[in-house]
Amino acid sequence: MLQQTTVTAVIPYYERFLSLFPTVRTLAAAPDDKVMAAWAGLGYYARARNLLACARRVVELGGEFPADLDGLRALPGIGDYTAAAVGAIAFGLPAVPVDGNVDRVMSRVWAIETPLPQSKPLIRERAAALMAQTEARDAPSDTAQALFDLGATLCSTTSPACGLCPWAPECEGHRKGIAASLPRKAPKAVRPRRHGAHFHLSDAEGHVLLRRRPAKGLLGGMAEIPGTAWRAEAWSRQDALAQAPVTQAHWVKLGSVRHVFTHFELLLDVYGASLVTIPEGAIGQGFLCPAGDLHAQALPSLMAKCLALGQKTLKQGSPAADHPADLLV
DNA sequence: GAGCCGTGGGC
DNA sequence: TGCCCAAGGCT
Repeated sequence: MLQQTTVTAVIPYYERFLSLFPTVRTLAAAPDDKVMAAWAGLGYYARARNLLACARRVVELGGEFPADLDGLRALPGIGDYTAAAVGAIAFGLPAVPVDGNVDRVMSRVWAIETPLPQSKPLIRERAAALMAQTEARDAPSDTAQALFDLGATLCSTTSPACGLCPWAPECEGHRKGIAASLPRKAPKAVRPRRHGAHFHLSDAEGHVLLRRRPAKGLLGGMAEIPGTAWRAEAWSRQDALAQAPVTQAHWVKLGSVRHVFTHFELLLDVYGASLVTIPEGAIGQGFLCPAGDLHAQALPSLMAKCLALGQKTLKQGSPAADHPADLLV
């Protein structure tokens, strides 16, 4: 969960996840849908698929995790970083998990001016040399944790507190007065914009038409309301409605949703319609979800925003909520 | 190596 | 508002 995600965002998911799946065996036995629903809103959904696959692999291996780096590294979703973190923290192996914190601390201590990710091999080398020192090697878990915490607090991204830092006397970045500007990073690519239209279709009993996205790729395995493709060109009302699940309905534009992914920005028009009964042909590969079950679906935040627009319209007169999740409870 | 893959918070 | 970033992995 902590891969590329902040501790504050993770904690409530972590606690709920462990209450649902307290052991590797209960997780391995859980249905995919339930696991994806428990992850919904946290992002990077391949992590959830990998974690589930990892749990099932561990159970196949007898229910015990490998206690060596190569064995850990071979599990789904576990790369160099996570293998080192589990190795050092769970098994006391002399490995350094090199994350963004360690990148920053090593770059500053050694005044590494080569931009990331070019500097990664040198950073790994410096971190390994640190762990090889006697006091570190005697306490790999504490060493890893100390590097995380130093990077997360004193050696922070924007304003390092060098005056409070125990390493300041030996820090080359501080001595040169360039600590705050490190690590340097290669420039980022521009973020393109895409457009789409999605359709909130409900019946007299409040069911909402949903469908499941393909298992892999963007938002893989998550639920959504039906919609058009996401393309560079905006969708006219006419072109969008031609792709609605039912064309013979009174579609009303409910609003727009803006969502920023890592590599593109998405602008969605959301249309709503309600029929007494939804014809079988409109359901297609999708399914009807009772309004009360929406919160149990694997809905990414983007779709929670779209659903909120439709649910708000259905509940005219009820007080408006100021957060999408409030409307889904 | 570089692109793909979410989301929310801080400044 | 817009950009940056966060205990990265997979293809």
